[in-house]
Amino acid sequence: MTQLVPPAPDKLLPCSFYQQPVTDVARNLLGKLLVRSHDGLRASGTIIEAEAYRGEEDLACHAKAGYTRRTAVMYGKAGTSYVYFTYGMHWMLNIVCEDTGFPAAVLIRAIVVVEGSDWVSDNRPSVSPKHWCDGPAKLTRALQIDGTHNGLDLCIQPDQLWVEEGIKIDDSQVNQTPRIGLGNVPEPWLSIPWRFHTSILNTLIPR
DNA sequence: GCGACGATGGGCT
DNA sequence: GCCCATCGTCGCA
Repeated sequence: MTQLVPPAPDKLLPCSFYQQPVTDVARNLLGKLLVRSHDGLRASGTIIEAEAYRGEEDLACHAKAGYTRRTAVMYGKAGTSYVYFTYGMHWMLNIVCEDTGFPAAVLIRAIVVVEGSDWVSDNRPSVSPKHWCDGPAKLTRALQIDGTHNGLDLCIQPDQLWVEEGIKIDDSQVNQTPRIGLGNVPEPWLSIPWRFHTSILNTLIPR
């Protein structure tokens, strides 16, 4: 029988964590633990890279197209998952932020695996641990996150996916750069430094 | 280690 | 029909 592994109530991040300016949330997610429950077992990783996407004015944000079937969840409640499909083969995990009705989300770009490395290893065959989760589509593959995980509440009694308190990342360990992979996006959105990452955990990744 | 490039399909104009 | 919030593989150093 499967063993239930709910989030520890005192560690689960509340909705209020996400109902903040999306750039603050992206910064503050560094060091937090992304948890995937699968068959009653936990797999998790510390978030080391995240990007903010904010509003219909942000021409890198999907919400630039306005309210559509795809972007609808971004207009929903803070703490909801936004998982979308791109490049014909990749799933991306975002978390909705700010006030309901205003489209904003944080893209989780990279994690360092903490729990469930056996399962992750199975999900990333013939890939070295260093590259298991060092990209947004890699971590969704590693944690088996796909379109069925779109629109989930990650705060109120989450079932398969949530975020817990983790380690403290000091400001001196946070790098801030333009967002990755934007291509044809005009300024100022192309260069606005809404990507946050830390290399403090790099030494912990086995090769 | 690094740069080039093809794969591949939904969303939107 | 064009555009992607990308990845893995290949060739080369």
